[in-house]
Amino acid sequence: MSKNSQPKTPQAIRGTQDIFGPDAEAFAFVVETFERVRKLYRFRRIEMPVFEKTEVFARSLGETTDVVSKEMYSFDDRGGESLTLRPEFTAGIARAYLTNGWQQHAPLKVGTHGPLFRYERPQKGRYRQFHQLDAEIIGAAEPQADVELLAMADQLLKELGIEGVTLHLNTLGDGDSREAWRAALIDYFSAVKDELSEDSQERLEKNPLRILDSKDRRDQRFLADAPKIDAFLSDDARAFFEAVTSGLDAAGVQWVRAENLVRGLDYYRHTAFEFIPDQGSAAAEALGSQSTILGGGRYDGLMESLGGPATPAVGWAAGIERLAMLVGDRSEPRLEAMVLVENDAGMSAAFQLLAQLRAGGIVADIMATGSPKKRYDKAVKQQPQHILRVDERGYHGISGEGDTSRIVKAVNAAPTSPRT
RNA sequence: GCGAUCGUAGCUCAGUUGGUUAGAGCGCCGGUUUGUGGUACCGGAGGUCGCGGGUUCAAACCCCGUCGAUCGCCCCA
Repeated sequence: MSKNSQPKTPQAIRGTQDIFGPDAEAFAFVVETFERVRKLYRFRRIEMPVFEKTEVFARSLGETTDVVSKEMYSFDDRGGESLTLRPEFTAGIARAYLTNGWQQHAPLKVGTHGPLFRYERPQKGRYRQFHQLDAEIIGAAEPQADVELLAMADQLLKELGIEGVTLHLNTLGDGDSREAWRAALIDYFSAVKDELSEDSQERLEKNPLRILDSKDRRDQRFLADAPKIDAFLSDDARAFFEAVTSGLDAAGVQWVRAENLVRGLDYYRHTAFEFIPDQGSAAAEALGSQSTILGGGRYDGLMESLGGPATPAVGWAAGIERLAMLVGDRSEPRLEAMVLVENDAGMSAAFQLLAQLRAGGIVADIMATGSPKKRYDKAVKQQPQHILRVDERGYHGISGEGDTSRIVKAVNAAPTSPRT
């Protein structure tokens, strides 16, 4: 077949990743560490659908949020129903909690991880198919739940070896506190509307809280004097936040108050938090402008937006890609034994030897391609700890440095033991 | 959705004011040498210069479009 009659190779979808090698090892390390820590805190594993009815996200996240209004992968299925690839975990978990009657398990601690989808401009640490870890405590109104959830996040980051990252903590108050604060912010910023950035003039209509974390200098000079949530907190909301902070102190979780930290999605109440790299840290350098590696908060209003009973809950999500960028190089498992087949007549002996090694828990591979004279060089390039030579006479020797006892033990279990 | 930079071999990259048959290193395949923990040398395969159009006697190079990547804005984890 001539070359130009071959079909063109399709390209990968924009914003998707084919992860391989050290990057894939780092990704796996993040997930494995999360799974280990999850069990320490007795969060139960759940597996969730990758798609839901569109309304699950539209109703819970808020119709006007960017995620819903322009970032969702939505489509009609063959039955004409509008479905959406999940842009986040929380809404789907809330739906599952309601439709499966998981109230019987409340308070329910769950964790999961997997791919999410948002139609965004790809950038460092931001993809259209991305992956998150997720942890939620549903049906727990007490501030202890917030503390436990944050302690888990803090331990996770420590066990990943990530340093130079600090918990930024805020409260949005209860529903009434939040609304009063929001109204005060609108008043305050409306008075200087013409001096705000174009983006913030738009935020004033759609999401005034977001003006508080604007990076634009034109906005920032108004932030110091902007109304603070503390002035609008009810006594209960203030007591709740104090219980969270004192609990964190007792648990040894470092945190800083971030009065301007808000959440983008409508369903958040009370506790809001993000783990953010410290200014000038290696972590901040590695992440570029996508700086939040783990974020979340309390979402006491979410269940009602899905037609369920009022159900308090708190949760967080963390970007696996962003965490993987911070955990450093993760090498693939060390090759302990390379079986060098010196000529093709030794192939059967090689397979037998390999089977014995692997059954004995030895990381082993085979080198049997290319000219016999080059095989040794190619084997060496794989940097095995030991090279086991095989030819038509069978296994006949091992070379390499360090302890060979495990390998010898595995080999001696073979029907044909080495001559030496 | 907006802006900037960039697309040359499997990888990392050269390629002069536009000028013969587009190069190097690494990797891959083979040979010679070496002869058992990363030898040296020789040779080979591999590119419609992202894709499409335009300017020109002549385009990897200039212009337009498009797709993609990267980095910001926005959004968010």
